[in-house]
Amino acid sequence: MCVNCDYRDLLESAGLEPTTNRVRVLEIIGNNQFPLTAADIFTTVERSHSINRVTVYRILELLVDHKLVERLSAGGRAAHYGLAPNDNHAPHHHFFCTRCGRMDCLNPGSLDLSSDRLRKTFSGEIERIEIRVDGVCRNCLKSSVH
Amino acid sequence: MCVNCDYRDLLESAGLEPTTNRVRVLEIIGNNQFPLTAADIFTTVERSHSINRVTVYRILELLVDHKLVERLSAGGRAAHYGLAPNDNHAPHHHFFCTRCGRMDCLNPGSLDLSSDRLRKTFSGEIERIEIRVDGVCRNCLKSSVH
DNA sequence: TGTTGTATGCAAATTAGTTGCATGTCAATT
DNA sequence: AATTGACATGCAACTAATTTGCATACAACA
Repeated sequence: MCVNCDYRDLLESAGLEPTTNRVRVLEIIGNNQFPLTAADIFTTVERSHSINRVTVYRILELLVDHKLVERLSAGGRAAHYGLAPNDNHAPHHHFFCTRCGRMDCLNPGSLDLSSDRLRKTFSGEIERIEIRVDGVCRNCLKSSVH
Repeated sequence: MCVNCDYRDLLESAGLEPTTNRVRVLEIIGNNQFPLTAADIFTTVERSHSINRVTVYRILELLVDHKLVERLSAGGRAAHYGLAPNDNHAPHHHFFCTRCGRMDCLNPGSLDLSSDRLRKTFSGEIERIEIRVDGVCRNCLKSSVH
């Protein structure tokens, strides 16, 4: 949840028209405390304003391409989308609960990756490193005890 | 590629019947130097023996559940399957080329992750940590220069 | 011999995402 | 004002990856 982000601004400073659909999609992603699937985002927008599924996918692709949003792969099939690191959002990694299928953000700094050795020796070009912790979330652990 | 693994043995010591289909699937995964998709595995088996697509999926699920094989997520596309760490296979992470869609294994130890801080503070249960490096592989870099 | 469990096959369904093409909208150009 | 072009969106159909339901086959067991 981000009180500091002006999503219209974010779009404009990325060189994108801040259309109502784009602002809505970006707001939903930004105001949520954990990453959402395209389907989640679609139904959330739909609750208040009509929008097409395809439009959501296209907006998500645009936002990812312009690095406003990060596409995260979950253990399952659907990609999840979260706000990309920016002035108000420190980079962080994610947790995926294999029981309930929900993703969560880990505290920035709770994982420490050093990729120096790889960067020195790797012959390709590195664009991004994604770390996903899989397991069972607190809620699911609780509800399995009875 | 593993000369040291007896796949029939691996299956049996996991408590699984070493059926010909299972041995074939596991062999293909184990003999390949990079992780493969279900479709790759299916076509490879098919080249010499008839098998059903669904059987491949079911065997893969079984092998993953019994921790003989690891399911790796590749940026939203098809899952890739590689041999799980065992006596002959040090744990390692993977590279995904966003250009050609191929996965590759990174040298064990080329990435160093310390998860102590997370493990101390995280309230859920951690089962697995997957790290994927995305970028452009050497081959694709080469072929884009002309 | 009958029954039960496990492995596989086949067809159809489902899920997640993509493509092609039509329409609307707005701004710049004639 | 009419014309053009660039986007943004919508709709229908499509594809890819996987899953489900149900049938069969075979082996072990009662």
